[in-house]
Amino acid sequence: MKRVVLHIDMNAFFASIEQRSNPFLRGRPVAVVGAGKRTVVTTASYEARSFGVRTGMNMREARVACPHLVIVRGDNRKYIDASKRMIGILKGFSPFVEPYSIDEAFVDLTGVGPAPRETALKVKEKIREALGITCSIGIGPNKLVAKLASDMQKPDGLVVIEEGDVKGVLERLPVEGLSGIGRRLASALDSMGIKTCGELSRYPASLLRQRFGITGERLKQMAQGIDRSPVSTEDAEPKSIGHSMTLPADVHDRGILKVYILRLSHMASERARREGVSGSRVSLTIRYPDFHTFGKIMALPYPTNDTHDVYRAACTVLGSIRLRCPVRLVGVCISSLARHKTLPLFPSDRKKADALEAIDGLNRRFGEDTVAWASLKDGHGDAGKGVIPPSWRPWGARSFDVR
DNA sequence: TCTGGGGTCCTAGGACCC
DNA sequence: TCTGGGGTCCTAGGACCC
Repeated sequence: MKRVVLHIDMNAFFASIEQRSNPFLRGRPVAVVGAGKRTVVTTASYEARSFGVRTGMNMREARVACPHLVIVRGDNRKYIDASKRMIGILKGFSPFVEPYSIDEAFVDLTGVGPAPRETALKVKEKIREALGITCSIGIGPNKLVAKLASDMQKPDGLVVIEEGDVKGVLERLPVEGLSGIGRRLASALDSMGIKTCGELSRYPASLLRQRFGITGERLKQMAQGIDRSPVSTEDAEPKSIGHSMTLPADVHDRGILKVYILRLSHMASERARREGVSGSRVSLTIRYPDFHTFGKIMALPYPTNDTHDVYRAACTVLGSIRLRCPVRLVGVCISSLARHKTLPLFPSDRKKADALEAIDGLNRRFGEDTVAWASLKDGHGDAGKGVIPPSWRPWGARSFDVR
């Protein structure tokens, strides 16, 4: 049967949501930015884009491009909520929905209902009604082509690429127009005299294979518009869970670094516990002011999702690194995850696990950080002690916004 | 007031085992 | 004296995506 795949891409998602929920922002150039001091533009509204504001710009660049830019600090919960509603709407059209990112999804319409274009129009209408924002939809014989199609008309687009038109569309498309070919691959291909997908599709497979290995074969297929990957409805098991943060200022002091590492360990392991997974590797990422970034991994003797275990491992890794200068960013990641839920061997461990579960429960109910490790609150002073027993604070704590 | 944060996948060398 | 080869795990790093 002829495959029909939709790709839905929300337009300027975060910025649109903000404009939707705050009338003042409508029609104005808006940039949604991250929380930290040293942040960048996460999403620019179309008004802002017309001034040249782009994702990834720092605040200075963005303001130079557009002096009357309205800057909004992002609120992830709002976006996650909207994303869930979007997925819910899509599931009303087909059981085969694959969330691809917070603002994108694939829908397999093969054998489902009538003309795909009409279905797509209905999807757009429903999303506009429910969320008050627009999206671009691409339709193609597979995910690769559908994604390409959704990219061709923004905002509020609808592009159908029929099987028979795929070759024609790809012939002149620059290779980097395909999802999966980034800057590096594009420039490597360019150095081989390949600029368009048409050229890539005719290039000898053996030479591509020689140059790029397994990726080379995939490249040729992509350039021909071939993609057999299924629209996957299964929630993929996470492979890693981690957090990183650019520090407000560069830090050389290991004690201060450890306070951040504790916070990041807590965030990552809390999520792992919520997911019901444990990891047997912990990695630490360091970025220097010159942006040189590297990581070090440590294998653990057993899988864990215990904050203290993760923190200790991350500190051990830190101990093995000779810092050549202050640190700009630090990250903690738990990987080699398994659902495998082992019962703690010793009663004392069981108590600790129970306590962690109770803390997580309270935090979920009353807001993040209702109960947290004391040294997270102490500013930078007392990091050396490691984890201090959880300290109670009334659930109203969040409204003080201690952070 | 220079450059965020969350991921996945692939490669490649060395250790280690049989 | 000669000097093999397959397989897996571990770690580091980079490309790419949103």
